[in-house]
Amino acid sequence: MNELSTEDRIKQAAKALFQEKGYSGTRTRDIAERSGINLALLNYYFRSKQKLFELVMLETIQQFFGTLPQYLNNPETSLDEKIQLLSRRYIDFLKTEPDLPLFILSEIRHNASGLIEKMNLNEVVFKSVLAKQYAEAMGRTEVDTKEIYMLIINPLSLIIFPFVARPMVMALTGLDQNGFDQMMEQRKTLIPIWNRNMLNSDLNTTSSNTTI
Amino acid sequence: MNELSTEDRIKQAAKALFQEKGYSGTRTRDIAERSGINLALLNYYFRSKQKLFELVMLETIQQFFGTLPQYLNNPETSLDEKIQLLSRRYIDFLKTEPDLPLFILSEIRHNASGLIEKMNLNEVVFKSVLAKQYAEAMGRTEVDTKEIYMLIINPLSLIIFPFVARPMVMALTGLDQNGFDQMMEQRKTLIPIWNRNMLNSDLNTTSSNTTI
DNA sequence: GTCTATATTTAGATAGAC
DNA sequence: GTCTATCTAAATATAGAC
Repeated sequence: MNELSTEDRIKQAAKALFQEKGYSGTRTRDIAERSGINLALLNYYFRSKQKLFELVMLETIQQFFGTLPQYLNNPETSLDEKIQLLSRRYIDFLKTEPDLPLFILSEIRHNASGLIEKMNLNEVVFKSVLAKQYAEAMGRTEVDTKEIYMLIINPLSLIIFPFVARPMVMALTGLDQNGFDQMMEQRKTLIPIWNRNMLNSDLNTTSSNTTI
Repeated sequence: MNELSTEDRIKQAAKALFQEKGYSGTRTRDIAERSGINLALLNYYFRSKQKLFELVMLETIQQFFGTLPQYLNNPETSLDEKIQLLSRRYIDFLKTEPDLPLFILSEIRHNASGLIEKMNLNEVVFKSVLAKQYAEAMGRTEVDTKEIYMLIINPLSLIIFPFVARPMVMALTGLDQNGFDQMMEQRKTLIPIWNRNMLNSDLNTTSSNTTI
């Protein structure tokens, strides 16, 4: 069945524990125990806790951001379809890995600063097909960079934040794990709709009168 | 000038370091050093690192959530004004304490689970004036609880997430600290507008055709 | 490659003088 | 209340046998 090499078993156990307890909260002994191997082997393969962590972290970041460019750069899909796809795929993914965002965000701050810079997401976003399509939709060739931030930060906020704040959201709403998942399922279709409306409302700087 | 008692100096230093490095990443020696006192005194006043942490954490949670009820329950303000006020005040607050949300979210998960439950935010939200005003606006006496979640989770997502993901957002956008603050300043007025439109779009379940 | 045993370092907590 | 010195425990890392 699970014919993983020793090296991979250690990496897998490390990934789980680092995510659960963070870098400093994780003991190498626990990683060894969960891998079903001895502590000495961990150092044999990875030299140190720090090195092991960096490896795991790099893979995790790539797992998280690796798919982003392909969503943003598909010339076959419209601007709106891109947001739909982004919502669906990221929510599906995060339902299987709900602790990933909080892990990445807090460990980047504490133990892996610099990793994000190296990926230069900046270019990835601004040179994307998404950015071009936005400019076209607005009827301009050049678009204020600030508008592009919103275009990407707002959907990501609405997708990721509930996972980051899951314990808080569950306490706030009284939902159990199942109810939480259902809520996120609904958001797959709601977020793109909201996003369209947010973009439209930015067009009419006249902040518009509404029913509520 | 800064005539704090020794006890308060320790607490203040602890707060700063716990926020910066998390519970397990913080050494009591560092807290002592930053307080300008000796390690032994820390234990004299607070008995243990754990006890000191719990105290600091409790105060931090109250600082963060303590103001929420007064925003949600003011009978003088409309639904929309409540969201406006919430956005303005929380963004102002978070500009002075940008690391607070990530700290709370990650430490609650690791070292302070149960603290949130004790505050039963659930009741605070559902019995709020805000919830009543929402029901009225919808022309109903009873409203599906799911709608209330959205009413509160969405603005909070849009307000808090950029702070939680600040390193990522700054890398993504290329903004410096100053530019980031300006972006958040703009969001004070944008978020309430977006929120109005999100609520309206939920009314027409016909997901509506729009310009983009 | 894998283990047991051990060295080394680090960090929390306390004893006891002042 | 505050300090120096020290104890104790925990956790990382390595030596050396198999």
